[in-house]
Amino acid sequence: MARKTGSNGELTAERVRLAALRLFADQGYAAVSMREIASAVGLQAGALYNHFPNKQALLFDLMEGHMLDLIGEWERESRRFVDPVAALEGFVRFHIRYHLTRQDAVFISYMELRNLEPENFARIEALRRVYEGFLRKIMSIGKRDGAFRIGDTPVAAMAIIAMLTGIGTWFRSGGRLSVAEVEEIYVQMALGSLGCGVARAARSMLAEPVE
Amino acid sequence: MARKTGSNGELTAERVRLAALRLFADQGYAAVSMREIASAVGLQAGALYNHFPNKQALLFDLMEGHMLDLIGEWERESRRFVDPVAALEGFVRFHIRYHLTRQDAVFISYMELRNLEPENFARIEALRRVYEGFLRKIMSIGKRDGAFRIGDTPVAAMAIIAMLTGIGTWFRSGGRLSVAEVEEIYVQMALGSLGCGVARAARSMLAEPVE
Amino acid sequence: MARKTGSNGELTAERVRLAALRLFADQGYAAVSMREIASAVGLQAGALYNHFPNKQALLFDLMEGHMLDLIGEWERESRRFVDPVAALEGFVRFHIRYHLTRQDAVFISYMELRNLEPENFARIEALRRVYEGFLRKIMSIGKRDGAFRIGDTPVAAMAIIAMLTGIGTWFRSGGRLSVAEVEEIYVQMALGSLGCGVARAARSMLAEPVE
Amino acid sequence: MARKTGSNGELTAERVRLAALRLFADQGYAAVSMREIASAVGLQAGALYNHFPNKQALLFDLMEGHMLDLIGEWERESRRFVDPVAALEGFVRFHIRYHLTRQDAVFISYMELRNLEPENFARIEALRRVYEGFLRKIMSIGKRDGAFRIGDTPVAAMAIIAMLTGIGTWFRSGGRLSVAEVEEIYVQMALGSLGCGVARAARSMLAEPVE
DNA sequence: CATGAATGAGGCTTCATTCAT
DNA sequence: TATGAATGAAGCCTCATTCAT
Repeated sequence: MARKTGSNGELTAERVRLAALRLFADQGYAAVSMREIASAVGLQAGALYNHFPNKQALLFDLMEGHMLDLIGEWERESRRFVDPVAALEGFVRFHIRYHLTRQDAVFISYMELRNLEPENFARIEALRRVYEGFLRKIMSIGKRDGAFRIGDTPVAAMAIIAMLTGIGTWFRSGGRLSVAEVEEIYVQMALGSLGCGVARAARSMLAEPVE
Repeated sequence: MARKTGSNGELTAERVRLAALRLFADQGYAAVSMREIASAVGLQAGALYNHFPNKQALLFDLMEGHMLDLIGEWERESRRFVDPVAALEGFVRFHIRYHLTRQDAVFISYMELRNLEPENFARIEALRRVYEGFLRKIMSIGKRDGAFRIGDTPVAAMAIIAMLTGIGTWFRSGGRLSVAEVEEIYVQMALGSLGCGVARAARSMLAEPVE
Repeated sequence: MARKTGSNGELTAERVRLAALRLFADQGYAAVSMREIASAVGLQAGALYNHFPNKQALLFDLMEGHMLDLIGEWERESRRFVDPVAALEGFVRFHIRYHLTRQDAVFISYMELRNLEPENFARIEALRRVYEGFLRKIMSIGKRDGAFRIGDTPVAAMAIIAMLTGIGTWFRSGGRLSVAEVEEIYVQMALGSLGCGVARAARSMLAEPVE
Repeated sequence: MARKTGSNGELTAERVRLAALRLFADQGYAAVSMREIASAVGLQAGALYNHFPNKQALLFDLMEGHMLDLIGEWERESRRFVDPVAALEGFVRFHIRYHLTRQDAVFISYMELRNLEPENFARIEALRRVYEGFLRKIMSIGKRDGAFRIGDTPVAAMAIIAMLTGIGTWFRSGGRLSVAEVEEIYVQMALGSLGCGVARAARSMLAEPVE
């Protein structure tokens, strides 16, 4: 009983986050009303303001949470890789897996950027740059080592991320391809786009779980 | 002179389209009011309804116009290519050039899909599939001819289009890279992603105006 | 050719009247737009203003026209009657017949009174009082002659007119009863309500075409 | 005390009903704006939507409430009557009294029928038929008993109701006649219209709670 | 923490009317 | 006379947010 109130508070906040995530992803931030979010959680609109100061803060909370999770997860995952080719492959697989299991959050993070107020926008952009930096780092090391042939590293990094993130547009789990198959295809394409042909790619695939 | 009035009508409609395009791209369909659009053209909101039956129709008009133009342009452009490698390169260059000169329309066409009513959505989606079909066709011919190594043609086509379209996210004319430089980078990456290495790519570049 | 223009003018005005009559009766004055009226006649809204200075004037034109016709018709018809009982019967039959053949105009004349501007309202009310005066006159003569037993002549006149006019609420031509049958019923009721029983009524019916 | 809030809600709804009733009766449903209604209650327009989902629902609420009250009242009142002549007289008196004390609701119920959406219209019409059925029942019993001479019962019922309801058109309390006097006049006329002459009428008048 | 009622702003759309052509 | 474009006002409704309870 003692902790019930406080406990319920964060629990409710989390349910609000989930409902908002789904609704924003489905209809867009601007098209979703606080009433809709509240009713999806079984509340009246006013009650939302006990958990989030306003609608914008709710959006920012979702986007920031997503970026922080994403960065944190990759930081943990990335420790496994030493070789840049393996790391790039690992990044591709990670990005695909992570994004396909959080399509709503990903979608929002790309679509609703413009609905962020300037300061919030800057903070999310900074996080995004951090994440993209991971890929750039891998690529520039691989380029230095002669593993990749890259015209312009920042551009190529954007190209690969766009390519990967675009999967969310069409992928439906239970569809023609499994996540694993999609990973295979994109690993090959990403490496190929960096001039890292079959032979090397194949080798690295075998090598991957190394170390 | 006889058609002065009618002429003014279409002229105004066109100015409305331009203003709406810019505003929708900047702030999003949902965030732009008819009043804003009207005032950008120097009209009262009500006057817009002499040219478009409602806000949705205006959005659809923009998106359909864009897709039809895009398809029409590529149909004209594509006649120049016979070899699939050259055609793919041509497609990449065309897509980049076309999209970078119409960033607003492109942006809207990707971002505002969900604000289309179901029937309008279906029509735009059909047009999009037509356009993507052009790339798929090139790729499957190249694959058949042994020029490309492709895991899954539809997926790879989506991957390349996502990669290319993503350019709009970061490219700013007058920035560090020219359109031509961007084209070079992406041609290389796209071909690479299809297992079509430098050598072949280089050759095909030289060969291009052929046939 | 010479008279085409002028002639067309009044012809168009008449078509506008007809369309407006029908639309006002169906949907109510406030719910009908000038555009609707115009389009029912195959014109643009602006063109209506060549024929009527504004919407209110169009309504007034219809109502005044109806009242003037009604009064004029009864003035012609009433010349046939001398005996007040016969006259009352004649009035009942006339009112029913006239109102059932102009249901739209009648309906408007009762329903749209409140949409008249004060001055127009006063003019229509004056005409209405003229018409009701015809009935009151008949009734007071009949009362004086001992043919009718009437508590309060003005009130009884309103009662009978309300009773008769109410027919428009439910009568549909082609329905269970013919106009003639309805007339019979109401003649009997109206006379009855004035204490003028069957016997007398029957006699007067036979007598009617009498001068 | 616990329900203070809820209580305020229904209280406000009732004040809205009253204001709307008066405004609709005065100017017509189509001519009254939600803002006007709100301001008559000292609210902003938006607040009305906490109590009624839309303008149409407000109209329907008023009309349905009126019909249900009317039916309920007559059901209670009608228990007093056994004899059809007395019942008819009772109905006339009841209808007049009830309608003259709720002129606004009555007026709306007749004038705004056409502003009801089809489904709402059907429900009000059904209630109206129930009420008219009461009179038809009285009349057909009286006809069977030989107390009334009636050409066509449904038509005669409509005629009497139209006659009675028309009173609202001209009656103003404080005018030349009192409600009681009006009742007297219409009882006589209604009975007369059913061939139930003075003698009988007089008798029943005496019998009733007269004098 | 949650509710229900309210605010004030604003959104899309329609309308009667005007006027140059 | 008729059109097509425009105005300016207004209408219904929704919304984010606040606050007393």
